[in-house]
Amino acid sequence: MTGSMAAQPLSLERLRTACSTCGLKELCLPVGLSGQEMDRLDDLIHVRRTAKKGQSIYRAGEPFDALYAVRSGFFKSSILSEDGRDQVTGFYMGGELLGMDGIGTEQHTCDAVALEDSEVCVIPFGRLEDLSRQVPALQSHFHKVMSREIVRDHGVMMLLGSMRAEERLAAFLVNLSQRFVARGYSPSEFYLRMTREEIGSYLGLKLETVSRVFSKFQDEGLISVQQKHVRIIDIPRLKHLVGHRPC
Amino acid sequence: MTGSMAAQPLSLERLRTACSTCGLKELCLPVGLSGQEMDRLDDLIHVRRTAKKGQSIYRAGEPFDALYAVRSGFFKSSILSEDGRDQVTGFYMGGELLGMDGIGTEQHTCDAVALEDSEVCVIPFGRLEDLSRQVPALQSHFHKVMSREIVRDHGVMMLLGSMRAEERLAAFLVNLSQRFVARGYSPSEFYLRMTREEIGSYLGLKLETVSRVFSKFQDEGLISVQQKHVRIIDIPRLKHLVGHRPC
DNA sequence: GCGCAAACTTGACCTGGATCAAACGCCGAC
DNA sequence: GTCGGCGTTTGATCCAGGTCAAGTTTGCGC
Repeated sequence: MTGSMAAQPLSLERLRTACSTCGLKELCLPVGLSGQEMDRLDDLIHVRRTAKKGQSIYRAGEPFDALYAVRSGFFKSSILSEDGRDQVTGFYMGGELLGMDGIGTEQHTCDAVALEDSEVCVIPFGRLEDLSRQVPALQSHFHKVMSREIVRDHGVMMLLGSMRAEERLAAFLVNLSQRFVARGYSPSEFYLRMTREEIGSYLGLKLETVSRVFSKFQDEGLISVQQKHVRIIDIPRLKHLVGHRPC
Repeated sequence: MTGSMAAQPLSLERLRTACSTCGLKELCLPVGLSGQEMDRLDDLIHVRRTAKKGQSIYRAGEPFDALYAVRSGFFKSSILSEDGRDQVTGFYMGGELLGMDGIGTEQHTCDAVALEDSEVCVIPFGRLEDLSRQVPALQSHFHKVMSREIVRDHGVMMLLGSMRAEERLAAFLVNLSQRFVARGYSPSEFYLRMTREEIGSYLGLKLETVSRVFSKFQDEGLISVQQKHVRIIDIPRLKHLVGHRPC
């Protein structure tokens, strides 16, 4: 039992970080948990961290001890090769989990950088493993989240390995659109949080090519772009571009 | 207690599939388990399956209910896009785990095809989850294996996204070499189980390019290739090629 | 052991995207 | 408001790797 002096600030903090009151609980770790199980998950997620635009949550080489759920904002993860090239390996938005790359070696293997002012929930990994031994629904869901990360990466490999520039960008836009919808935003109108260079790095293209393809899509009436503001005009046609080489 | 009639064949089968007597236990799921814990893992791995060259262990779309540990042989995993292109997403050898892509959706998302006559241990996933709730060392190791699969995929993304053809093939050979060493084979001399086309698909290159780069490496005295037989002559120089653009 | 198909090598040519270069527009600092 | 710098767009040129085409080697089925 905590003393009365501690009780007040603690409960406020708890309410502020509680999964049970979080708008993203349908997308995040608590998926499929009962109210009581969610309370137990709340017990380990006390801490939130904020990162201003450009700051990182963790960097490659740092010891791993927690996963991070994006509460608000937008992140990229990237690896820096020894000769200075860096490769963006993913973009992360609300409800998505960062840091699973660090479990295997107990060291983070990439950087997680905020692309706008952001907030994450800190999930101590040892305690998550403890709890998931006691709560099968949590264990099962956590395994699914990891597995989906693998499948997502396979999708990127397919994109990088066998698609042309236009297909890559179309696939990227369709993917973003779907993730925005799942979060209650417009599927057809959004702001890109990343630069052309970051998109290019993720898609294996140079920034000039990204820019050119954006312009081409605009000329063809598929989308309208103005800097970071994108409106998708013809989603079906954009989807059709993915996985269909031009004849 | 099992009757005496059943005891004999059962124990033979058990011995045949037992993790505790498997030469790959240092590389596979049992890593870090005590003898007693390994026995419990043995309890769930009764079944082995064989696949002749060209046959698959599972295919995309099939329901997922088990992971497969490669006992002997060699596999590729690949996804087929709707327009018929297929992308090799990985190669798997002894002690490596196949099928983690299926956990997230409870359906396999790629094909696992044997590249030579092979044998796998079938690990029923539900029972693995049950046991890993009881055996923290198993839980922890399984999480690490999944995490490493993610890190491996990030490596491939880096390769596909920002390396030139020569770097890609060098990285591929170095990686194979390291995995062969870990299994007690020669680091410098091995048979490729996959075709030039499969290597190309994995590396985002056409088979002609793979062939040309092999020839170039040979001309430069880095390796000697004759069809599927590869001997690496200068590992340090090959390693140096990876992550260093030509000046 | 023969024949055939699949896998591989090599050459000639072509092209998508990279590279280099220049100008433009947006946004934050003062 | 305006100045400066970063991010972006657009054009001109180049080249790594793709494409197409032949020829060669290998290994498997009969």
